[in-house]
Amino acid sequence: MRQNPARRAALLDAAIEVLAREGARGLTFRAVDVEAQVPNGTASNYFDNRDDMLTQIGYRFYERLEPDPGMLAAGLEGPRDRAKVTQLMHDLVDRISRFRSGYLALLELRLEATRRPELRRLLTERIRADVDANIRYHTEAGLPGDATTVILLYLALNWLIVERLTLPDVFPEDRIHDLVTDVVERILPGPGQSA
Amino acid sequence: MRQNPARRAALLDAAIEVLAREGARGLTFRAVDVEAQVPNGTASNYFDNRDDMLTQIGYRFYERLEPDPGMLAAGLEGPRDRAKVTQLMHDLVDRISRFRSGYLALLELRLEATRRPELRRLLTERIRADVDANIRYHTEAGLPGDATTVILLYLALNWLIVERLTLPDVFPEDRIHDLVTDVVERILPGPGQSA
DNA sequence: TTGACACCACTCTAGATGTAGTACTACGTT
DNA sequence: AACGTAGTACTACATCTAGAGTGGTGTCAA
Repeated sequence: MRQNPARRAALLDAAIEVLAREGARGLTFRAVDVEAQVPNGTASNYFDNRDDMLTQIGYRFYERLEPDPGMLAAGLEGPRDRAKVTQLMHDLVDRISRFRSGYLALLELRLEATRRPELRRLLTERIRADVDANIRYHTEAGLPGDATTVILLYLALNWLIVERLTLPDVFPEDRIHDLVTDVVERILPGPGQSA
Repeated sequence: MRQNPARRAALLDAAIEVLAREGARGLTFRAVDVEAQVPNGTASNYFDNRDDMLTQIGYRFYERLEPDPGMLAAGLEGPRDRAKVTQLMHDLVDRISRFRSGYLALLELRLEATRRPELRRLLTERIRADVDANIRYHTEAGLPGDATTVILLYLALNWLIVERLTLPDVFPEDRIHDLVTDVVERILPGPGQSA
């Protein structure tokens, strides 16, 4: 078990790419070595086994997902109405969709979590924290809607992203934008005044 | 390539179980043979290769998912109000959740579809048909809400099921029921009269 | 000089694939 | 009733692949 944290991070990022591109089946130490352009055996030196690697991928993913402070601040500017939420949700969907490999890797991790208790614990904790943070942010910013609103947005947008990333022709790309708008308009109460 | 359709179906059902339980990595001809309790080499005789098998699993899944005629009829009884939709959605979520292995296998297939054009085509077609059928059923039954409503229900409930099946502790089991209710109440317009 | 790491090479192992060969069953033919 | 044929089931095998893990050597920095 090597210590070099930069190298470990590089390996994990490579692992995320492999996981997204080749699937759980293609995720091997070797493949990670190749993707990270390091000599064979390196990944093997950094991770005890596949289990260990998968868990560390989970950590790494959330490390990379730390929300952009600039973005958070942007959410606090201007009026707190429904249009604002719509814009925030568009930004959110775009940001996640742009990290395609990360999101696909996370889906793979979810499925793996089905069989790996430690991974399951990790993901459960992170996602709960994520949902809670969204709720807190939303309500503290005085945006319209309550905790349930935020959860519903979370549910609908997540699947919308799944659909977009895995079967892009079910909802054609040019309808995605409208769908995000629809989601917000239908889920948020009232015609746009704050709370 | 053998013809016996009963045996082929049994193999595919076994494959669904393996896919859900062991993941894409564990899905091998051998594993399917074992699961189906047939001699080694049988799956190899029935499928050209893994690709072929995965595609056939996709077909088989939708074969098994044919909606229950009794259930469809039940949706047409009684008043067409919001309570009715809530009940239908509860039934839907329960029905899918009960076929846990099938749904998990389908998620695996979605991820595989990322790399397999034929599988992607198949799933796209089936899911589109499924969504369209839901919309048609919903509107023709005179249930409250329009096409967008149905799509939003589809989005939110799908992710709710993902959450339930992969990370059951994010939303504890006893809150799922309330969440389904919330989803319907927030997404459906008005206080419950028909359309 | 020591320790941590990068790099390289090698072996071991496991597991999967696909096929060749045999046996069985059912059906049709004469 | 005997025979032949086709389609399967079953078994065993030969092959192949690739990945895991480790030991050894070189390198750099404290």
